[in-house]
Amino acid sequence: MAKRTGVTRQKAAKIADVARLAGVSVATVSRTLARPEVVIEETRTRVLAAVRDTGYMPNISARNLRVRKTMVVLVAVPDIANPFFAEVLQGIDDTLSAAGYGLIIANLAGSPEKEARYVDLICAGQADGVLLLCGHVMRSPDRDLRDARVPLVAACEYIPYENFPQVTIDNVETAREAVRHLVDLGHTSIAYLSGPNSNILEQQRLEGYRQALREAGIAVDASLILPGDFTFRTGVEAGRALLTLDPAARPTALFAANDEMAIGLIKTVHAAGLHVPDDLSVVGFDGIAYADYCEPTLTTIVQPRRDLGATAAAELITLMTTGKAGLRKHIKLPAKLMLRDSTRPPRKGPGRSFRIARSG
Amino acid sequence: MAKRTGVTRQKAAKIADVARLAGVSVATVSRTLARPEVVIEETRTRVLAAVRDTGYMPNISARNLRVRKTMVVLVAVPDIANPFFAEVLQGIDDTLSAAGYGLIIANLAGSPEKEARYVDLICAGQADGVLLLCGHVMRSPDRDLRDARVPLVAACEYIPYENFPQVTIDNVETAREAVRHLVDLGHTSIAYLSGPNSNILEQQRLEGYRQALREAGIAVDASLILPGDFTFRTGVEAGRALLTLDPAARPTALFAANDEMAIGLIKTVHAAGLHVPDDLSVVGFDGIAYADYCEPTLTTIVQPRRDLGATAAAELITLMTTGKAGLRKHIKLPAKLMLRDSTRPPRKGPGRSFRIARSG
DNA sequence: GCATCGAATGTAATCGATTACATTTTTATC
DNA sequence: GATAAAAATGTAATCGATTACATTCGATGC
Repeated sequence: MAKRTGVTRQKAAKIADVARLAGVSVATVSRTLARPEVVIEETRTRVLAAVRDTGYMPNISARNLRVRKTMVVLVAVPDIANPFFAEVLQGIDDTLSAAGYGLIIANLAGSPEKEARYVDLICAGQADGVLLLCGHVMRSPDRDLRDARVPLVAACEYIPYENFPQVTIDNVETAREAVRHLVDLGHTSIAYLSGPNSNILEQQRLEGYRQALREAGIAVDASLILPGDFTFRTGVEAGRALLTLDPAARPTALFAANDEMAIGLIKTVHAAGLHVPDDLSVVGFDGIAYADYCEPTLTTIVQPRRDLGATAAAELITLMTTGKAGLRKHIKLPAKLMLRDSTRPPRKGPGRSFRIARSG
Repeated sequence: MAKRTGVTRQKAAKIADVARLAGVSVATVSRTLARPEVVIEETRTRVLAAVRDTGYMPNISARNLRVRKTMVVLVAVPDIANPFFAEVLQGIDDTLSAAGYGLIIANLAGSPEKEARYVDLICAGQADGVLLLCGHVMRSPDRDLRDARVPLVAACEYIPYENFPQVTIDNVETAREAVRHLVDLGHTSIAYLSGPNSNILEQQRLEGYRQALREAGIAVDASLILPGDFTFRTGVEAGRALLTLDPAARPTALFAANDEMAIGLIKTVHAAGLHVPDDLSVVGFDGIAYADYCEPTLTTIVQPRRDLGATAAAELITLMTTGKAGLRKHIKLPAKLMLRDSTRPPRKGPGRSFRIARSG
């Protein structure tokens, strides 16, 4: 007797069983299910009854093999535990599953082996389309996703290729708006807490920061650009760096390239007695849920995460079904500045004693 | 001309192309790829060269059809945007993708339609196994997952069926430990901020709370059990409720059924001038990332999220490959109490003036 | 030198659906 | 009522792999 390598399953009904029970051909069963209007009423009821009685469900592998489709989309995510991507995924899931597509989540997790495995999967025709939330086109040692004959759409992070379909926010413009908010409040000494230099989003947000200062006639002071890498930890470090500055030279406001760093920084300066927003206004970027829970609540740029995912998914669907991208290759979605409690006008004058009177 | 419903793809190489190029039969190609040791050296190199030249990758649908496997596992998640599940998913992904399985994420999102769609998908044989992170066995109007002839494993939430393979933490015991920590610090008036009554995890945590009090000889005071539903918002409400109490009757400590509520509560009482931990000690449950960022950092029960996922995935793999579950049907993983800054002994005496001296 | 055996490879059935084409049945038209 | 056209259904090819079984070939033993 052969070695059992799998679970014994009772045999599932196949289309031939249904056909036999209904007294029709397999073609008729298939047609009844796919286009009920082409069979006459009487046949249809007989077939549907047989389907119910047998509990028949079409075998997807067989169908896929025949129609050369899989009805699944692979989504490449840099880090599934990052709540930002989780919300983008929600939007993707809404759109895709409503259109009948399944979702394979490729959690890259910084592992080239995983990435390669998924590239092979895609090249093997296991997915009808790919959504890239990572900032690069996936690769395996011997294959590049672009020659996989599968539609690709990127979201959230820029992919620096000509005419690559993608949907993002306008990072430069939005960062500019964030800094302009601080300028409008009257701040003139505005620091920037950066992301990792190599990151394209970071570069764009920095550019927005620069533009806003330039427009306001404020010189960019390199010593006010603090290094960070998007993590809470580097926010804490930047906070410490800020505290070592001579109070007179200390900026009255700061724009952080993301919320996590902003929150780390606020926590650190608070512990040292520097108050946000009285002594320092802070604007974040992303709009993570926690920005609304922390103390004080964080003024930040809220990215339309769900919408980014949904729009990218919709774009991919048109690409998969028509083969043509929409009119705009690069769709930019609006992000909005959410005003909360971490920003306020600077105190008049240099000293602590000049606190502006306020209620509460 | 027929309407084009899909993208034109250049034809991918199939096994017959490889066979032709290598001058062998398709069987030999298949064997070379599956069990290289059965073909002689010379054939093997010829075939492998042909595979490389053609860029051949086996068509997965065809293979699945033939071997009656899909090599994908479906994971049912109540809410993909919840960071708790995101980390569990990481553990699942690590284990499953290392074993060569793909992952379909079913984001239930409280939608019965979605749930039904996924149940149908599974019943159609689209997955080799299912991991349930939701607290129930999935259903569609006419199908129950248990008659889908597919191995199921649950994780995180209890499924109240006999002998259902699942891996969770011991909620009763762990909640008891959390409350015992407060007791050990000297608290005798300990409140409980609950989850939704119908939730089984909530029931277990409440039971742990009760046990710990009983062991300490403290009577359970129903007025100290505050209603909540696991959201930040109800934490805020519970905080307000606490503030309305007569200071003399106010508990000196509180155990929250999850971190989000604990954080909402702390934020609220802080705003009203009540200090954590000086005036109120707080213990949370779950160990979300933010528990370590907030002010003060939160003493909490840290669930081994990755491990929960990885263990459940491993269990499912044995189930899928051998058809037999491991020895223990219900695996309980240890969760540990993480001591941080939100707990401390109560002040001696009733008044504010009796503050215990402390360093820092 | 011939039978036997085993290794290597080939031939063709098979998985379960879809669908082009063929056939039968119904309806419409004169 | 005959005939054409349209509608409904059936037959069988097809998708691309795996693998049981058949075949070939060379080595070994006597």
